[in-house]
Amino acid sequence: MTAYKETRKLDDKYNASDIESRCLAFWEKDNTYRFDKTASRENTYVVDTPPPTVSGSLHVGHIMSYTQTDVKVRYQRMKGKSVFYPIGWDDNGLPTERRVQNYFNIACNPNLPYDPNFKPVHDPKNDGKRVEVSRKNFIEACEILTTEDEKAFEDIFRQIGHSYDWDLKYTTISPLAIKVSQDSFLDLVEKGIACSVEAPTMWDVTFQSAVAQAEIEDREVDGFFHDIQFGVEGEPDVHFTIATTRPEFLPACIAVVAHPDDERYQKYFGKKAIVPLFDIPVPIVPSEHAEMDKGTGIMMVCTFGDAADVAWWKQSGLPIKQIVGLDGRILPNEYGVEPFVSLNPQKAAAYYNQITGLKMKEARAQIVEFLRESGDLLAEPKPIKHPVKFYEKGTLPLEFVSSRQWFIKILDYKKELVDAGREIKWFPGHMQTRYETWVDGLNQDWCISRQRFFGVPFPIWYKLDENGLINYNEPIFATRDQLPVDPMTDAPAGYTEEMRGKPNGFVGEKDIMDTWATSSLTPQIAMAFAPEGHHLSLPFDVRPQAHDIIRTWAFYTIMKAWAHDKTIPWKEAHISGFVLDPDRKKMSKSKGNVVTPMYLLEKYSSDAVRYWAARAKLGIDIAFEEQIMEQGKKLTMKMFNASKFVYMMVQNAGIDLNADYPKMISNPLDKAWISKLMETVKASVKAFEANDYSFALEMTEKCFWDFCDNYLEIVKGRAYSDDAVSAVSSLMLTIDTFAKLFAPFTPFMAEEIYATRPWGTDEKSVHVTAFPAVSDYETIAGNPDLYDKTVALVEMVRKAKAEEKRSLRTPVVALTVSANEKTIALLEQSLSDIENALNVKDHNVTLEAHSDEMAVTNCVLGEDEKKVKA
RNA sequence: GGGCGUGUAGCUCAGGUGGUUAGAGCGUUACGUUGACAUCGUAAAGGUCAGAGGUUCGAGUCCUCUUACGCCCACCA
Repeated sequence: MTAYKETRKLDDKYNASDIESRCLAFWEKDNTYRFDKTASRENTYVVDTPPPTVSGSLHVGHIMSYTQTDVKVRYQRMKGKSVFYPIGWDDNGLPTERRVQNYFNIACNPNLPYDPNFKPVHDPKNDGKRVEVSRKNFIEACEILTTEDEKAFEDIFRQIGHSYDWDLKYTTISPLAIKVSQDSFLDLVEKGIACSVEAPTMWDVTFQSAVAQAEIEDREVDGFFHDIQFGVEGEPDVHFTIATTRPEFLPACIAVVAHPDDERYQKYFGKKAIVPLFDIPVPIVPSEHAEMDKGTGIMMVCTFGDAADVAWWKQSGLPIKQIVGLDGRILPNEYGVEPFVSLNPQKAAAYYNQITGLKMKEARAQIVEFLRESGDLLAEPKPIKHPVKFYEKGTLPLEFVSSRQWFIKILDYKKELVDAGREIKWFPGHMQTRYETWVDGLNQDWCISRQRFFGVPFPIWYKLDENGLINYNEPIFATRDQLPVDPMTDAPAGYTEEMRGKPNGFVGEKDIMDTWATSSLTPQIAMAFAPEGHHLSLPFDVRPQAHDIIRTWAFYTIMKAWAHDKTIPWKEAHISGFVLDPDRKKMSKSKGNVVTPMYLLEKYSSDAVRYWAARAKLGIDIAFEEQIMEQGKKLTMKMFNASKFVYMMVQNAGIDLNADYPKMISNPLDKAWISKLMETVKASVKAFEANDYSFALEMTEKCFWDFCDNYLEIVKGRAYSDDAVSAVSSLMLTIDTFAKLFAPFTPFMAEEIYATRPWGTDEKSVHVTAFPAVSDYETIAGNPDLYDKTVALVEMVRKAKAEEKRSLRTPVVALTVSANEKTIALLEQSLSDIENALNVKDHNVTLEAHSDEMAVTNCVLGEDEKKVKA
């Protein structure tokens, strides 16, 4: 007896929660989902599971997409594959930092010393007056909270029956993951793909960190066009009108450009324009960058108002005038703009000093005021709505700030990365287009350094010269055997900790890596966490993920696999859709329309929620609808009751429970039913092989309701008779089959049914049995037409009874059916079952071979038996 | 501006090699309680398959155009 059977009472009423705890205990004890490391790579199904970001609570969207993956994985397992199905938590990075700040009401100040006595406590008031703590204390707080959050995530994933091997659990901030990530970085440095550059970078002034192209988004914001008058050096009567949305950048203007073909400005090329207020002479340069028909056709280039300015500056060879600080405020002029190359330095400095220290928006208002006073503002600013780049998590527009950052050169390899994407099979196929669009549109290398705290550190130190100044040009890289390292606490080879920060000593790199620099290595990390002696290798079989992170997770993972090993990370990418709220709007915390999953699992059962998830097709956004879960609940309950009914009939029939029951199916109607079942097996296998799990579910469910409503109703009379063997054997095979067909979708109920069968000697979980194959049924299957015609006739008489508003048990005194000879011949084979199902008295059925179309030509209903008794 | 996707019953969605009368669940209505199942069953009503043209013996399905919505990318003086 299995552990499962010992704990079950056969006459139990359906109780989802009992079944779930029985199954979870059984699977755990049985090691049902353990990865078999001895299996060959060809015989292993390898999944690159998304490690969810641990920052708060799971979303129903997670439940949907992760369950869809679990369904496919369970099918592969039943096909006999060893399954490598790890789970990880993505716990490094900004989302975690933000949650920790709010939860404990603390902020990281890297200049503070470590306080070993500091214990973070949850502070719900979150008044914004945060306690400042050291970097190490902050990281400890992150670890405390992520551990708590990860527990909550694990509880939900276990409860919903995802078949991960929990022994393979990893976290992206763990030492082993850090090692993999640092190793990847060093490899890319060696290959010349990663390098550090002092360059203008997109900068979020709130988080005070560089960000990458993948993390930015455009937002439509209110702004103003300002028509500003520029002069021309040596030509006091000539003025240009330049329109700009960012007049605060006037002191950072480095040139004025017009299109080379623009006749209005051709004669001024080579001359200098005079920036108003600051009287800075800047070259007037021809450039394709300017469009003749846009505005006045002439524009100013500043360092840096936008990405176009950066691009233009790069090829211009002109020096930067940096006026924006890392905090998003105007720098004092000794930084970027001093000395003013002004025709009137005192006047320029006077204006500039009045905007120093202001936020960009304040500086803009101030400059507009000055322009208005000086008469250089030619018209009142015109309000416009225009798209502005923001960090996706930020609240203020991005600035372009020059700083030293580590980059991964992706622009050089766009073609290779598009080609790599083409080697991967995308489901649905159009998601590949989305990938290619993203790669084609890349215009910046991947900036991987972040000026944050909780993340993977760079394995780098810098030498200090005799004056204690940092030499960035010759970083000291960690050696591979040193990894993982934290350069802020570990010393490089050949140095001692005492030399940190001292002249001729060293300093550690303070920055950490972009969280995607690590997340893009989930296949490599998962392999690092796999038991020794495994036969795993790239490419994995599948990457399941949502479409919003094609530009990040999918792209970066493909990039890393290509850069490291010139391979693709996975053979297939399965892209799931989103769960939208019932009004088809995206769910988000700020809208308060997020549905939390635990409540649903309790209300509808894990199987029911899984049913809802599996109903949604890959890549299709669905509206959240609890009624589907209700439907799933009804389905599983029906499975429970139908199987219980069959078990009762099996026990009542008193047949040999160890017999080879499929061979005992001999009745033509039973064989006909098995052929219907076989059709469903065929459709289901075909659908699964095409990753179309939802179609497999649909076909299985349809067949199951047909079974309950028709076959079971029609044969139950015979199953209770002396002639029960064929019918009961057929019911046993049917229950076995449904348990397996439903197993990927409703694993709890499937296990319940399979484990508690009164027959069979299999003590294994249903989840490691073989998925039904057509060949299992071929020798048993009969003529499906017999089943279809029988059901059709039964339905006709049921309908006749319903139209008379009579009970379905109402006896039929006489029945005449007209059909063609072939149909008559079929119906004769199932006639006694039909009579039984319809409660026909005295075998009074006449089959007439008259018409081609089957029809009931006479149906005489008797008195309701109950009424007669009364 | 370029691209991708979607438009089928009141609602949420299937429709799988173009083939009888277009399906399911929910909702509505009527009836029934049948050897497991009231967290049930049987049935009815409800559709110019977004619109127009085309290919075909035959189109919800293939092609073209139009239209509405959603998303992605780009532009951003």
